[in-house]
Amino acid sequence: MISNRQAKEREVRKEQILKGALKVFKQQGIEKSTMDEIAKQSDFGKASLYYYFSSKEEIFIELLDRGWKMIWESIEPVIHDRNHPKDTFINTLNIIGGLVRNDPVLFEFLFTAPKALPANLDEKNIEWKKYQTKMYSVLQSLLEEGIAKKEFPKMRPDLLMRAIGGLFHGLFFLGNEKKSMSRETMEEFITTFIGNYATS
Amino acid sequence: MISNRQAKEREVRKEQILKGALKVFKQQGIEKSTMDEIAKQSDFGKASLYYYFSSKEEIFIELLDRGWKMIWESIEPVIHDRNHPKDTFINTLNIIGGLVRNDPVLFEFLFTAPKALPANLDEKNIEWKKYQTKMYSVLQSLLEEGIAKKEFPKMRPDLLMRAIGGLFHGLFFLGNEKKSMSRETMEEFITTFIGNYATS
DNA sequence: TTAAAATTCGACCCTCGGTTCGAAAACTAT
DNA sequence: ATAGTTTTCGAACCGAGGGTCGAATTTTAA
Repeated sequence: MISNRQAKEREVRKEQILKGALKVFKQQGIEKSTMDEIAKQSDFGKASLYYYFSSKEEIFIELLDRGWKMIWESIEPVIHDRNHPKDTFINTLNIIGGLVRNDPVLFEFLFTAPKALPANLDEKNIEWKKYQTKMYSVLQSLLEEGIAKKEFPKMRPDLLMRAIGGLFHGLFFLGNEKKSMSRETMEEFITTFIGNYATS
Repeated sequence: MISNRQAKEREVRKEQILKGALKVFKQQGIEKSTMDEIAKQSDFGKASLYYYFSSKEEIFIELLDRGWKMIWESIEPVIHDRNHPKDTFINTLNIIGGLVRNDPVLFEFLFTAPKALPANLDEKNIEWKKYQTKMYSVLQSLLEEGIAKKEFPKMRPDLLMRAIGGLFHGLFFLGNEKKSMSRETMEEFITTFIGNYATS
């Protein structure tokens, strides 16, 4: 029998472990994230981790699940305005940018881990991927519509997407400057780069 | 006493091993590239690998060294024309593109491995990094000059670099199409994306 | 032909890191 | 108090993979 409070405490401890895992990821990179280290960082014995998670992989998958779900739920409300693809596109990026600013390490992980993790397409490994896929399709279709309306340069959307991805990543993870990037600044960058095509 | 021909055969065998390592990298990714597997792919016993290389790391470092050196020597001749930054820039990218086309797996490795490898800043790990650094500085300074001459959009060069990096990567490693990308096509992409700013 | 040098590799060693075991401690409910 | 139930973790297990050893085989040079 598990009381309500018990369940809540249990959840808190899971979060403590996840936070520890992220701390290790930040310091050591994903490859050197060992269970020993995670245990140390989250103040548990190594064996205790297995009371909350069935494997090391599950820890990281759970991070991905929670993270991508959060992203999706944050952008979901704004993506339905299809009248102004470019605006919608920028709004979406802005929201994500806000999230990133809030917890850069988490997002570094969310954007990095998928490539680095063993490409298990297991049953479990699917949850977060669903959200990721949805997000990418939304962005890509916005690009397509934007291209059609000449708000973006005429170019294969997947490539444009790539480039913007590179730009976005640079914007948030490269700036040696820790000062949070304002909506205006970001909008200016994006617009400078991909905007102004309708008017040229 | 090592005869000339002997040295040459030795070199051939080293290349055989390096090729094997690359084959494994292609199939398994860098993480799962084990010595056993490399041995199998290059038709040697595992122990023999250590007759030619002192460690697993050295194998990959040697791949990086040779690769980046080749890149540098290929672009070195054209980078000195500073009168037309944009043209020089595109020429440079084109040369690299040609190399990539020739051996995509090698270049996937050259562009991927640095991030994935243990960040040993040992004495040895420096050789290839020198070339990589030189290349990036050249490209970046070309961007700076291009921005000054309004051949590129006004933007922080490091970010522009990032975006172009993303685009470039997409251009060569994402296209589901195996057909080699012609100079013209590539030039068109780049120009569409970052050009035409002087005239607008 | 033959001694030295170069090459090959099977078998072994050893560490690292994920995972499991089992027993103790802490907590809950009656 | 006491019998569960939940939580904790030290210690041990174990497989994977990098690296070593020494003896056998091949090649070279005189």
